[in-house]
Amino acid sequence: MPETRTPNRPIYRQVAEQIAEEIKAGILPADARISSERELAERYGISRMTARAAINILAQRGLIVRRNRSRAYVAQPKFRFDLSSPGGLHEQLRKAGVEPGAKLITAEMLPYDALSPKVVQALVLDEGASVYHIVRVRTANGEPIAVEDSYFPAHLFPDLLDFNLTDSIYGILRKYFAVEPAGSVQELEISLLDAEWAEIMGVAVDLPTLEIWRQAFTADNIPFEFAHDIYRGDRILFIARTAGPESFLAGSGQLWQQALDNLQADGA
Amino acid sequence: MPETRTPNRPIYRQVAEQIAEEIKAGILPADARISSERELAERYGISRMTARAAINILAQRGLIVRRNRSRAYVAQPKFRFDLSSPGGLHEQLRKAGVEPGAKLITAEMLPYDALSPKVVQALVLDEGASVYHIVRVRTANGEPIAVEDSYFPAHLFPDLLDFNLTDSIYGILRKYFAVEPAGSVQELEISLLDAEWAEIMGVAVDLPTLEIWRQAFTADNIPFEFAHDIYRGDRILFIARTAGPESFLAGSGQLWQQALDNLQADGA
DNA sequence: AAGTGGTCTAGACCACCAT
DNA sequence: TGGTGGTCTAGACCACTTC
Repeated sequence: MPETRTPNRPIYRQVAEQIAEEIKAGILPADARISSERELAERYGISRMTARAAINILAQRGLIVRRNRSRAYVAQPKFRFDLSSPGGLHEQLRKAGVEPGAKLITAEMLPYDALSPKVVQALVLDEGASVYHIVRVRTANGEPIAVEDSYFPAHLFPDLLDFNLTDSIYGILRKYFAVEPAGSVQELEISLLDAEWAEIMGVAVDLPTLEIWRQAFTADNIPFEFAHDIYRGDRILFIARTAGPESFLAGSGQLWQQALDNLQADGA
Repeated sequence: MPETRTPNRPIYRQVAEQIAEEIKAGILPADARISSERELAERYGISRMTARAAINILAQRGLIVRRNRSRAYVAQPKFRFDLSSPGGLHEQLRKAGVEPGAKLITAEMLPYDALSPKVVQALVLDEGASVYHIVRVRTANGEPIAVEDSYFPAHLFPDLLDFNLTDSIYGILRKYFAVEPAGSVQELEISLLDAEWAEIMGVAVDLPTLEIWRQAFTADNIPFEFAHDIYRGDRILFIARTAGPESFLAGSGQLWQQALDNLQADGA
């Protein structure tokens, strides 16, 4: 019976904190394999269920990543995604030196009759108008980080499905349809990844996520996209800017970045 | 041994789904008390640990709320908060017919030497400048929904601490200091509520949250606030707008709202 | 005083994965 | 084939809430 670290705090939380400290201190570097639940149980003299509870906390907090039903590994730093940037996820990842990817799950044209009212309303569709429905799993350096469930008015983007839909869709819209995303209204919700999406993404169920419903507009205020995105909260850090001249914000961004780096260094 | 509902899906998840359906169907209305873990265990012929796992899922998903160490109750609908609106949380809640409140945790003046580099950088402080440090728990209809940990340059807001800091701080800045929030840069992170903040807020640990680091600017691009906010993800729905003329967005907002109501009705 | 949630144990079986 | 995570059990003790 090894003595427990601090009193009055549950054991599973103490164990989680200890592992978290080892990760922050670099003793367990990124991609290092975490001890198995049974090993942890023996090492700390606790039951496996208690060790498992500790691991669960770390996984939900994004400090470790479970791959399939296999062991857990120390997570790489989170990816950054600017919600208010006109550039899509694909372009932002590439600029950051990350290899973006997409796995096409669904690509279909839906006739007007098959559309739910929310799509019709969000895209302000005329009677009879059909839409393209595209579902993709987005990856960063091969790791699944999001799913996008998007709808585009077919009359705006003829033959959209013939393009390579694993590329940046916003890039396609720009290059071939001269559509420039100019604004959006988004609704954000913190949620847990449900079993169906978890399976599609190939990641663990119940991961905390940022769920976004987005209506995107052209400069002429034509809604050209309605999307339902789910981003892994354990793997992504989000940026958002409101108002303010872009030039200034670009400058302050660096300062901001510095400040946050210091935050990290403090070890919050 | 009562037969299990559907095959191949863990029991605790089936029980959670069943309770979730009862909530969505209105059989369990808002504020209704959920059966105790032992009652559920007996009713479904499962162990208490399994029943507890089901309850945990519902709590993290925001369908039920635990009060202290007491029983769980069906949650009220989530509050809405527009991240890109210049109006603060206080004003937005009031407009929505919700009673906003704040509990002052800390109100102090910090000398320059006591400041962390991140505060100095974010507020672009001159050597020797001091700041006001204010920590508040924000409530909606008496329910704790967020904590705000904010820093204001003292030279911009002399005697700020003498005001009633349970009112809207942005309101105070407007009325008495003629400072109009004009823009912000925010960094958002999905996280789980840690034990310290959970205790300060008086809610359960490990609730999914939206954590925000914010640098707010005046129309003259003077950073007047640096804040670290933590919002309960299980109780708040967030809105964000990027670009686009306000008039148009105001109009489309209603359409958007309708679309989301339909989404809810679909029972996602 | 009784009931409740929070924690913890020492087992168990299974499906899946790597070897 | 052996180890692993995922699930589940039938208990237990404690602190706290509720009555």
